[in-house]
Amino acid sequence: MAKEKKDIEKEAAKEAKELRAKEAKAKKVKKEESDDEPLVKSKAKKAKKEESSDDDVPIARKVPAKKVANGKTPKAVAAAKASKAAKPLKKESSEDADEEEEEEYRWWEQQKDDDTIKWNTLEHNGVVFPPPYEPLPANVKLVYNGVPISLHPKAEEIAGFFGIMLNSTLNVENPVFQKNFFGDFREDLEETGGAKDKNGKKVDIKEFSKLDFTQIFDYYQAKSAARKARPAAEKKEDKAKVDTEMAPYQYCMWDGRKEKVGNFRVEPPSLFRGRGEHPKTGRVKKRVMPEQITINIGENAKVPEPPAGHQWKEIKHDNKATWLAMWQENINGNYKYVMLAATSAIKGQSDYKKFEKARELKKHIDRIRDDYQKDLKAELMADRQRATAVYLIDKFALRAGNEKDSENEAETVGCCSLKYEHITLRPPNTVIFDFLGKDSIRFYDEVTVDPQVFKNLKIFKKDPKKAGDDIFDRLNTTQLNKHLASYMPGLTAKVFRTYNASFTMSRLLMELKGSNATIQEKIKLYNDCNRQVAILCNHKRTVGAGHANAMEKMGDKIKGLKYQKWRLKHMMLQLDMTAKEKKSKGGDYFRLDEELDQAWIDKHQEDLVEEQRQKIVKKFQKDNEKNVAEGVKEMKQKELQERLKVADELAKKFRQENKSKKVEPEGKGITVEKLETQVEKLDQRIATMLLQAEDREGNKEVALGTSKIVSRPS
DNA sequence: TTCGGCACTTAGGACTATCATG
DNA sequence: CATGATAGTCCTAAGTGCCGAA
Repeated sequence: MAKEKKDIEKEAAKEAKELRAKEAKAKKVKKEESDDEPLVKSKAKKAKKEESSDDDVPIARKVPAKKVANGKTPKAVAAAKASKAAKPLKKESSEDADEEEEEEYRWWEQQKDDDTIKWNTLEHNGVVFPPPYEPLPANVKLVYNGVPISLHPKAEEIAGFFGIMLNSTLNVENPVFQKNFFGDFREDLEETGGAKDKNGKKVDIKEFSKLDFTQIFDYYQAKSAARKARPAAEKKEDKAKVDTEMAPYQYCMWDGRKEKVGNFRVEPPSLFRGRGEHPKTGRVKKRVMPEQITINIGENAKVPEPPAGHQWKEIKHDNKATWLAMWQENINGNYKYVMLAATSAIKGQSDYKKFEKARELKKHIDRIRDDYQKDLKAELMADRQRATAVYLIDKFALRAGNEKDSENEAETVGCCSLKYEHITLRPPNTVIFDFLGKDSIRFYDEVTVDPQVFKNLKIFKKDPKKAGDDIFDRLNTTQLNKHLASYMPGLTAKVFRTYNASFTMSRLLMELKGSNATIQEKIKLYNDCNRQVAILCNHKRTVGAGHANAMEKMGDKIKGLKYQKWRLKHMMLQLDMTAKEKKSKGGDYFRLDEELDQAWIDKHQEDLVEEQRQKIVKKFQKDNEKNVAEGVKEMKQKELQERLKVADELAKKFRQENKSKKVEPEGKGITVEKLETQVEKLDQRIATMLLQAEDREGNKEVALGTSKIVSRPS
């Protein structure tokens, strides 16, 4: 992995270099993007990107740029629609009626002269609260020091939060998470009368490590399994019911248009899953009451009813805001908003604006780059730091780096908040970044920089400075953005990320060839571009514990196929094969792959036998269930034993093979030719699996997910 | 100039539906 | 036809950046 990563980094660096060279004029933006907005957002976006590149070419023609953009965009949207339509043909007609009006609103063509007013009328039905807590059945208990205990439902609910996530080892095994959880749990225990054993005797819960949540975990697991196992018809029915119940909340009326609402559900109580070394991770996130929720709605609209016996905190009619409801969460005091979905006009417009801004940057980027190049030598330390920071943001797609409250948040940084220890200087001009960025994702990169930048960083790290000190001690994001805004209204640090990502995506797409590729291949190519941008933007995911496991499993599968291949070949030997034929295959043909040794084979054979056994048992149970359902008599255990003999046979066969080193041909009418075909098929499967394994390994730490918001409601 | 309040975007991971395939 | 892999959705944490008051 480390290696993998380096490769990625190298590639990114290389990419950057190429870019630089290519675009002499636009000097470089490079990286980033991906994240930002992601790639995702869609085809419309993609199209936009392409566009921007076209009109990039004639940078000069700025005057009509706006028009062009507006003219093109709808095209892009139409294209997106068309491509969508291509797949799910069926729906189209039925949906149309419904969608027509929405389609009619061409938000991308609406230029608002005053975009501080977000709406004139707004109607909606408020939020959906999570269901109340359902106490555990009497036989499911939290166990303390071996003793099953009873809790007040309130405390039990909290225990349940922990129990239900027992398989999330990342959290559950984190000592801070445990400590925070335990602290809150104990507090609640105290308030609710503590824990009692089955005789009603009080049990003092003193040590986290003595708590055993497995009963709770198993209970919830079983519950979810049962849910999953519902018959298809029932599932469908349940879904229809939920859909009907949710329907009123799904949409709102925004200036008289029907618009989709995003997160209309109030966040349920749970344990706070702060990322990285968040000091508060594991604390109890409390149930949100109506009394905490502010509703924002049109003055003349009907205010949604709060749940019986409750009140809203406040009703607002703020048409300068886009949110429909809002509350503050109890752990960090963060604001939570209910807003429209990404497919809504308001979000689309703002997205559009963002990309327009990035396109606008193109017109100024040369001047900005010239300036910071000069300012790298500025007399004034503040100016020099600022120029250096802009350089880093531009070249390496760093985020702005606002200040954080180190007491209450994970310690992560961006450009302006880089600390002494996050940068290592290696003469003559290599800089090694190593820090945790947003979401505590590690940013590691070794890059070569402009000699003056190297010099500057050295100065910024000079003497009295030590680990823990800011590199840019004369700079913060506000100053930086103020400076950037002097080039172009609205220009801020984050625009560079959008710009670089879009620029890169656009270039990669233009470089694609393969007009004769199949749709699938095209998708793959598109995804490849997407991935490159993600890499550039340091869009990573943490390699899950499951990964190594999955890889091993794949490896095992491949070995299994190889073993089967070997068996097939040896079956040939048992058939009539002329000496000549044998010889023409060569001795190697029949040799066992060196990855397979006897120990592995023994184990593998055992696994195969066991697998078969399981299958038989399962089938037996299923058949019996069916019998019961149909009122037929159940089969006896004896029948099962009978059926299991097949597995015993297999084991026996393997034993014999091991001893005699010969493999009896399987299947009637088997011939050498048929075996050869089978071998070929296996070879193919092995090849695809190897490819898949490679792909998986290569992708393990690249996050592509952010990318696909589809551009249309359904 | 700093600080907290606020609104909005960006992002990874859990969860679910769908697809491939053996 | 089940089963596991993959794609897509949901959820919500963690950023950015603006504003006004102290």
